[in-house]
Formats: sequence, C-alpha cells, structure tokens
Amino acid sequence: MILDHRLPLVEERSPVGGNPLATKHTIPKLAPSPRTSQANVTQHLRRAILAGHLPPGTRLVQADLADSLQMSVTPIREALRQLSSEGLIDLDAFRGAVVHTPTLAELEEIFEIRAALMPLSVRKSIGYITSAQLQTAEALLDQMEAEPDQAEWIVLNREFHRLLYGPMTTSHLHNVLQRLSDIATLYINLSFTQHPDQRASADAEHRAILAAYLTQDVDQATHLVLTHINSTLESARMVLDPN
Amino acid sequence: MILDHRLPLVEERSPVGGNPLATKHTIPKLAPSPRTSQANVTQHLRRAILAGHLPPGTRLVQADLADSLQMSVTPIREALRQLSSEGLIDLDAFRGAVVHTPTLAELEEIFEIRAALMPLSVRKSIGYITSAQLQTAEALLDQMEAEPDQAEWIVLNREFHRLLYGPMTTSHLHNVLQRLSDIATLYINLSFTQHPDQRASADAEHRAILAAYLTQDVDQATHLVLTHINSTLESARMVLDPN
DNA sequence: ACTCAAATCATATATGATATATAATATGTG
DNA sequence: CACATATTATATATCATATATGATTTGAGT
Repeated sequence: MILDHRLPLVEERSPVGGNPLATKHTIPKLAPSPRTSQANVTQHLRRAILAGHLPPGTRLVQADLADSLQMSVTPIREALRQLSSEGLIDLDAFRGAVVHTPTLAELEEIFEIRAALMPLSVRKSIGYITSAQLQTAEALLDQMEAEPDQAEWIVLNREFHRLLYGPMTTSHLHNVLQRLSDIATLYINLSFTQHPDQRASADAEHRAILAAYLTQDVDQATHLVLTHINSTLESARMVLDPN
Repeated sequence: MILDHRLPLVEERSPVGGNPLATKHTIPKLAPSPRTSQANVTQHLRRAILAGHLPPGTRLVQADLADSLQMSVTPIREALRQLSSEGLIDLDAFRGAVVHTPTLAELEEIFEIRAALMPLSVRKSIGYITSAQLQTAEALLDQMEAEPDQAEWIVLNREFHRLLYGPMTTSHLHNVLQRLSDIATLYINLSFTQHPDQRASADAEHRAILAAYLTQDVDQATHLVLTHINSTLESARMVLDPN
C-alpha cells in the first residue's frame, strides 16, 4: 500500500481556515474543491508528494493507487498525466510513474528562472494585495512557526508564497513560478530533514518579506525574496554536493 | 469531422530532414517519435492547433476525435489532459475541451514573462549551439521564406526558435519558453491572416537574430530577440485592441 | 567444465479497446 | 420558467495487447 491516508480525498476549502475579515464581506470563494475523481486524486497526490509522504523515487503503480484510493484506474491515469506535465513525476511509456528526483543542475536552473521572474512577480503583486490577504499571510507565518510537523509546514509554506503572488488566481506568471517552486520542494524535504535549522531561517526570512510587502517596498521585497530563494539553493548545494 | 488529416499520426523524425554533417559521425538520435497512441494524438493535436487548423474556440469532442483518429477515447482523454496542462485547450469538467482563446491581457503577461527570461535563455544557449545547429537554423529560414503555406511556416518557426534554445533538449527554461510561445502562437495565426506583411518582418528579424548568434554577440542577440518578441506583441495589440 | 553473452521465458505493468452506467450540462418545448 | 430530452464527459469494469524487467536457460568460445 502506497498511501496510508484514507478518503475523503476532498479536503477543506482553505488550508488556513479562511480569513474571518474576508469572509465577512465576500462570498467564501465558491468551492474550489474539485468535483471529479481525477481532480481529487491529482490534488491528493500532489500534496502527498510535496509533503514528502511520497519521496522522490517512489513508484506509483496505477493498480495500487486505484486500490488504495478506492476507484478505477481511469482517473488515476489522468491524474498521473497531469502531475507528469507539472514535472512532479516521471512518466515513461510502459514503465510507469515515479516521483521525480531533481538533480542539482536542475535545481540550479529552476532557481535561475525563479530569480529572473521574481522582480516581475513582486512588482505585479505588491500593489494589489489586499490587507486581508496580508493578514492571512501573517497568520500563516504564526501557524508555521508553531507547526511541529514538517510536512504540514511545507503545505503552509506553499500557501504563504501563493498568497504573495497576489490576487490573480489565474496567471501564467503565478502558474510558472508555482510549478517551478513545487519541483524544488521535492528536494526541500530532504534538505530540511538533514538541516533542521533551515526552517528557522526560512521563518525569519518570511517575516522580513512580509514586512516589505506591508510597506509596499518593491526593491526591498525583491531583494529579500531573492536572498530567500538563494539561501534555499545554497542549502541544496550543501546537501547534494557537499564539497 | 474535426480533422481532415488521416493517419499515420507518427510523423517524420526530424522536421528539417536532419543534418547530414551530424549524422555522419553520430548515431541518428534514436527515434524520438512517440510510441504510444496518446503521444501521437498529443503531438498531432498540438500541431493542428498551432498551425491554425483548429482555431481558438473549436470544440474538441472526445468521441469525434476517437472516430476521426481511429482509436478509443482512452488515449484521446489523456492527450486532452496533457494539452490542457500546456494551456492550449480549456478543459472543463463535464463540459469538454475547447481550443484556448487567449485574451490581450494574457498575451501581454506572456510576453512580459518571455521578455524577462530571454536574456537568460540567450546567455545560456549562444555559447553552446553547434555550428551544425546554426546551419540547420539557416536552412530553416530559407525554407520559411519560400513557404507559401502559413500553417507550415508556423511549424517551421517553432522549430527555428526551438533550435536557438540550444542543445539542451530537456531544460525547464526551454520548456517554459516553449509553452508560453505556443500559447502566443494561438493568436499569431489570426494576426498573420489579417496582416500578411508581418511574416516578412518576422523573416527579416530571424535573419538578424541568427547573425547575432553566429558572432555569439549576446547583447545584440538579446536585444534583437526582445524586439522580435515585442513586434509580435505590438501586432497583437493592433488586431485585438485597434484603437 | 567454466565463463560470459545471448536467447528464452515468466511476470508485472502500462496501454488500449469496449461496454455500460452515472452525472452534469446544454437544448428544446410546453 | 419548468421540465423533458439529448449530448457529452466522467467513471467503472473487463479484457486484450504491448512493453519492460528479471530470472532462467542455452550455447558458443575458451
């Protein structure tokens, strides 16, 4: 059995529990929860992979997944296709799916791309983020610092960064950055396990970034985000290429 | 019937006919042609969409596709999932697939991202491109200028730009740029149909870019690529928002 | 007889086809 | 507007086929 977790696959709407201030005046975001099995499996597997429950190299056998998730292989296959397109798994014809193992060269390229896009991202988001979103982000940081479980921390971390992408839920820039960040996350688990102190530095960097967003200081925010990214890459280098 | 084209879906290995110089001393690249129906359909549909044979808004009905392509819906569905992930089609649950129609705002964002990544791309590719590849690229330009069919020109254009991405066949940077470029191509067809003179300017810009690559002038190449991208966006603005 | 490579075979798994059922959406009709 | 109908996607189940992988056997050369 690959996954211990039982159904339901459909999870809570908002990983943060929602912002009370926001929900007072707006409709509660209208169920972003997937309505198809395929979407459920995709989300479920993506989270399991990012959280480290399915570490790189894990084989994902269609029949086994269908068995543990109590459904037919059809939605499983389509979920795997989707995750493959996101770069989280490697899908070889007639050989099956394996959770992707990023190489150091790959990580370096990903961080180069992210670094090139970050100034754009900060510039396009910092002026449009609502104070409600920033409050949610701050609550997330509180939650993260108190979170004992590393897997859960990673989920919250993803949500924090997603918030900083701004109010545009659908944006190619956001999409690209999210995907690249997700692939990098494949490795973060390993890194954090070997160097637990990294989490504390990340927490501190998040605070600083949030502060820059609050004052809408684009240059400062950009600079902090870049160093944040860079420190992650540096720790990756230390683990993967300890010379 | 959606597609006039009959099988075989499996197409020629190299769209350019290969480089005789390269094949003399190396193994002929070992069949990159897809071996599964799903991969065949994906490639087939992607080309049909990019070439403009399936213009934006076209509905892609699974049963019809299965019928015209002489296969079951299973590989069709997975191909659609893949293309949806690439942003070429919109896939709504229980509603089906439609060839994506990019908005002007979307195109502007895509070109912003491409512009941000182009310096990186040029820098990482210009020093590593082989002279054989550049010769192939030049042959492509000859072919493009002589090509009467716009759809075919677009295929060749894609191949030309792919060549300039360098020898790294698998690279996240290349992948991201290719995807964004493909989405933009959805619109290029329309633009070219309304303003046929654009093709000539594009041809000229391609020549200049290639020249800069030949002399390995990074700054010049970057500058030319950016203006090339920008002229495409400008024409998009003229067609979509003719004020 | 021994070693190593090639061929063979069995198994696991993905891929593809088909049939059927259900659910959601779109469309037409009253 | 309500309702029935048609269309289509989604999901399940079952099966046949194709491919990859590993174990086993075979066989040639030493």
